[in-house]
Amino acid sequence: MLKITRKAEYALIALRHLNGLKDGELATVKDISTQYEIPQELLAKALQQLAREKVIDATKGPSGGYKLVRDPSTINMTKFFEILEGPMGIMDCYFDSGCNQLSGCNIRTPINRINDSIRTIFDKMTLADITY
Amino acid sequence: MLKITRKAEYALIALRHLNGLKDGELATVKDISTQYEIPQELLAKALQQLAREKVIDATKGPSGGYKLVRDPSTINMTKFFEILEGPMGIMDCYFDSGCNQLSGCNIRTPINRINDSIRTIFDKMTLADITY
DNA sequence: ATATATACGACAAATTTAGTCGTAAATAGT
DNA sequence: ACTATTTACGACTAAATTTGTCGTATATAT
Repeated sequence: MLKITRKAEYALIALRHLNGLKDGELATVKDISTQYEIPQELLAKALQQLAREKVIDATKGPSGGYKLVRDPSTINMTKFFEILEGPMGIMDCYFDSGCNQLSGCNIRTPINRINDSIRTIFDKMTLADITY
Repeated sequence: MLKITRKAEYALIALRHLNGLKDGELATVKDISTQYEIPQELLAKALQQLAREKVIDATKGPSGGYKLVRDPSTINMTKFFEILEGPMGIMDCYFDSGCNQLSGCNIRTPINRINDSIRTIFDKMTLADITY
């Protein structure tokens, strides 16, 4: 339970890799996917999502690739996971208020407390923490 | 992301319901599933799992049903979720050491730190906290 | 031009979760 | 003893999600 997706896992590996690059150096999807034995297309999608949200920077064409532009300590893990997996919450009712299903739901309040606790962990955690 | 299953959600609702019963009172699966509009068979399975692990107590036959036997503050949420959903960890490598996949995995250590943080939340939380 | 790289949507396969069904076993009430 | 009720449990199907692939477009360095 409480697992993250492989896409997020792959992205995390890639981010950490990008973080280790020398100044001005780029890494291509191919580089990363072969080095860590990750399916190339899936990783590509993850990095595209991160690039769209300006978490990383993409350069097209030969000698192109990805690099980090922001300070790792400003890359928040809640944001990171939400870019790749959507809203973070152990139950949908945390963000989706619809929930017709359980008319007399008796656990919404405690569930929200749990959610807040988990969010807090990821809020306080940045890529810098993932890098050691 | 980080969602719990519906089975666990249903079980949590049921536990909280059982916790609200008067002394000596029992609740049947049918009671609970109709009151909260939960699929009966799925809830039944969840409660059977919890009964097997002595988290709740089952009585068969007419006028049978389930009740809590243990003090809610002794019913740990990590245990609860692991009974219903198996080992708790955001990545499999936390408990399954096999992981041939990522030979040069660069994120195992930070991932384990995240896992530990999440576990700590659930370790410290009991059914008593879910009940307010 | 060409080769390389990202961008991205559509699709297919695999896995997981959710929900159903049938049957057995225990037991209270008659 | 019979019946209705309730838990126990495995097998199965359906739905949803995740994982992975493919085709095509776009940018760009050489």
